[in-house]
Amino acid sequence: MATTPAANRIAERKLRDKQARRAQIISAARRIAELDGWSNVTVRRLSDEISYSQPVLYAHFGSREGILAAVAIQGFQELGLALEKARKRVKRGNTAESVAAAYLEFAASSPALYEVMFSLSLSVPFDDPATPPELRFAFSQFLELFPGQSSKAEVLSELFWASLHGVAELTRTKRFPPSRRKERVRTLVELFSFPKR
Amino acid sequence: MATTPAANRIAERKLRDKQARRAQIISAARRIAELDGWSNVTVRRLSDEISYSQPVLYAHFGSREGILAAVAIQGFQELGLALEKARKRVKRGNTAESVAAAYLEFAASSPALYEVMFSLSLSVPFDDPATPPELRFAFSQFLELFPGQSSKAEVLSELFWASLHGVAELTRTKRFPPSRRKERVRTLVELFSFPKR
DNA sequence: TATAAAAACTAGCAACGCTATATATGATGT
DNA sequence: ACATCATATATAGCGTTGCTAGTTTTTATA
Repeated sequence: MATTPAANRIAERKLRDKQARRAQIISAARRIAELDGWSNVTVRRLSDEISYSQPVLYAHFGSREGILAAVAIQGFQELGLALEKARKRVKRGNTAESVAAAYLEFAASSPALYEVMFSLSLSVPFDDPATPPELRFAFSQFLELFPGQSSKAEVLSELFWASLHGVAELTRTKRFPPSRRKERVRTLVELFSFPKR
Repeated sequence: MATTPAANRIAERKLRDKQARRAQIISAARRIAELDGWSNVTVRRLSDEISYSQPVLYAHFGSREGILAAVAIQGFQELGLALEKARKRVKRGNTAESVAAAYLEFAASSPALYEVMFSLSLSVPFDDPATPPELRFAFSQFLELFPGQSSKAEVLSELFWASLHGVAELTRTKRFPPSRRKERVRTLVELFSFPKR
């Protein structure tokens, strides 16, 4: 029995509904996390927010961690886009500085989002066949900063990322005073600009 | 009524017992965390391990988070000592390289300990009157690497710490392939050695 | 309109952090 | 040596969590 046109339209509508609800859940999780922290992102509270019962969430994501992983991947996508934008329309001549500023701005403006992106190593792997493309894309923005595909370039990309991640994380967890923020970024970029000269 | 000698000895013994149990709890928490992860460090399991009921743990630490904070502070103490040792007896001439290697070795050999040290920003503050001395001591080891008390030195210390933290964290969460480990450290140290020349 | 399938809900389990209350232990004064 | 009182420890239970088995409702199809 061939699928009728009507059946197709119905299936499409169901898919749309499903994706819309999925987006709703992710959005609610992000909102609650930024407002009250990830410990308050409970399955019950999410099911309240979207006005569905708990099992619906499990049908979508399998587990609470699955929801966090989806948020994390969305975060990597947005980070990648922000970095690409910063790299392409460069202000003040220095590409690395523009990217660095964009990275730290992203981490500072969505601390809970940034937090979850780096606290789920198991369900969001890297350097692995199962690495989501969003993560590859984000990291590729760092690779673009260091021309040439030598292993030196890869190492520099990794170190630049690591430095920014360290600054972001130590700032988020209140280990760094906000006062020296600008000088920190400037000095960091200087350090990494040296080998290119 | 003056405290008798006997009463003193008794009080001392009680204090010793209390501290011993405190150490037992911390030790058990570390062991379970490294073995099965922090989510398996439950108050019930800890109370089983030390053969006391749950309320005893609350008498010591107030909350589960209090236990984690105690472990974190112990971790900072050990990290500080390891860095000091690496700085004082320098191998192969480069102090920064020795300290960097020691830092990453610490993070790699006790991943759960390292994890908890940086996941409790609220209960273990920094840059604050209530900052535990263990944290100040650990960070002071980085300050020693960059002579002079200019703000430039402070910024370089912060950045060196941040870079190492980033590398440690991205390695721990499987974001960096272990293959380029040595080259990563060497390049990082080179970057930070430049301004001193 | 009857039937099958898909979707959603109700209700409950085990485990968690934490605490009010009760019991046992041990030091003190006569 | 014994009664007293404080301290230390245990029992039992509350509210909440992630998750799921079983049931009911809704929706599409014949």
